[in-house]
Amino acid sequence: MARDTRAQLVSAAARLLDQGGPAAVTLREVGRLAGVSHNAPYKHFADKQDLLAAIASRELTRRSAIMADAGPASPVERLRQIMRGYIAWARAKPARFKLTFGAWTRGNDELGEAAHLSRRRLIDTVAAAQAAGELPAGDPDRLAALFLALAHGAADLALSGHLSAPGKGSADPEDLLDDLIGYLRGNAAPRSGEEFANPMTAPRPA
Amino acid sequence: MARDTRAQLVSAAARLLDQGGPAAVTLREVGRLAGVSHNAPYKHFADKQDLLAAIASRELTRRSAIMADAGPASPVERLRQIMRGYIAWARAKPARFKLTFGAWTRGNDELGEAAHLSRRRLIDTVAAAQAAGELPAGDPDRLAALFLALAHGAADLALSGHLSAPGKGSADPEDLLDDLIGYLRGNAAPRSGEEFANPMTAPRPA
DNA sequence: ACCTGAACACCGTTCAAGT
DNA sequence: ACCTGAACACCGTTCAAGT
Repeated sequence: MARDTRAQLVSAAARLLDQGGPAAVTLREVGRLAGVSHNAPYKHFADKQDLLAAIASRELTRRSAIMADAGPASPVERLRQIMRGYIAWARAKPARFKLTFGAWTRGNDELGEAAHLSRRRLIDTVAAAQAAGELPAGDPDRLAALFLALAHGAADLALSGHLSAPGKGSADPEDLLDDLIGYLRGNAAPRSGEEFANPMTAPRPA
Repeated sequence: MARDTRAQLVSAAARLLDQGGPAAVTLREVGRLAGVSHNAPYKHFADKQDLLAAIASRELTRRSAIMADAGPASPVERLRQIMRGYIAWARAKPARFKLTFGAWTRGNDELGEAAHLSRRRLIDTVAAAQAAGELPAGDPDRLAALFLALAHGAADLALSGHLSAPGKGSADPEDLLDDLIGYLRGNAAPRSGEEFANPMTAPRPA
């Protein structure tokens, strides 16, 4: 019962967040949607910040689960897929995206755990691509951070309309991701027999 | 007198923003700091959103002015300098940085103008680096967007603590910027006599 | 043209009770 | 252990006046 109320509160808050941003997440409306009084949330969360943090935590947990669903493609294509998913998420749920990467004054262990799991998945995929000779060698943490920073920045700038000039619509986040992968492939030491032509038709390890 | 009041209101609002984020920018406190009543701002701005937009606009205008001060370094080093300045700005004034790239429902021509000028400066520098053979050829708008997205994403993730794992502090935004430039240099078609060794000692066009 | 003071509706948070 | 209703302080915004 209690756990159910808590989950319903988070769900209601996320819905309000999607509709009108953090300002639309009023504890009164959250309570109403969840069928409780306007200050019942205080029995489950310290304050409004804590409720918002719970949304971010749930979001990160869900995303790390989605990242596990990468298909049987080559490592670098799995990486492209993960990053495209990240960008698509930002476009579909901009308010959740912004919230998740807002500054968290409070520590919130749950949120830190979820973030760590997501990062781990990403780094592993990058390392696999390096091992396959699809990406240049080097610290996989560092290269993963490069990918994440590019995808995050492209998505965030696209949301605020600052990525490309109003007239030209040529620079989509996905395009920039493809560009980066292309440049990095040019720097990778190809393993014997690999050509790096079209990424979609490139040979893949079994 | 009127223009002076307006400027003072923006200045006071920016100060409050730095101290405690958008929530700390209350019209009552803004008025108090500017020496006017708590609703005098409504004679200069349509509402609170409009006042915040004025801060963002002022910020973009200032930044495009700073970008003009690039020294006599080679194009690619000027580009590195511009991007480092961008990252340093985000770190020094995180609230202004976040606000400037928040979603602007209203059009706000002044803000669009300032953004366009900044982008123009960046694209020109990228094009110059391409012409000097320091960066790979291609649409300079697209390559400029790649740099901007990386710097923006790295800075934003660093602010929220999501760039690198809590333990390792090795992935600074500046490091990722240097990494990207390094990878791109590897793909540039060097002009005769240029070696691309240490960027700081690389030959520069007169 | 610019500013003030009072007023309204709304929100986060607290508190004393209730089961 | 979880929830409710009343209450408080605060904020954005509006309005009727003032110069």
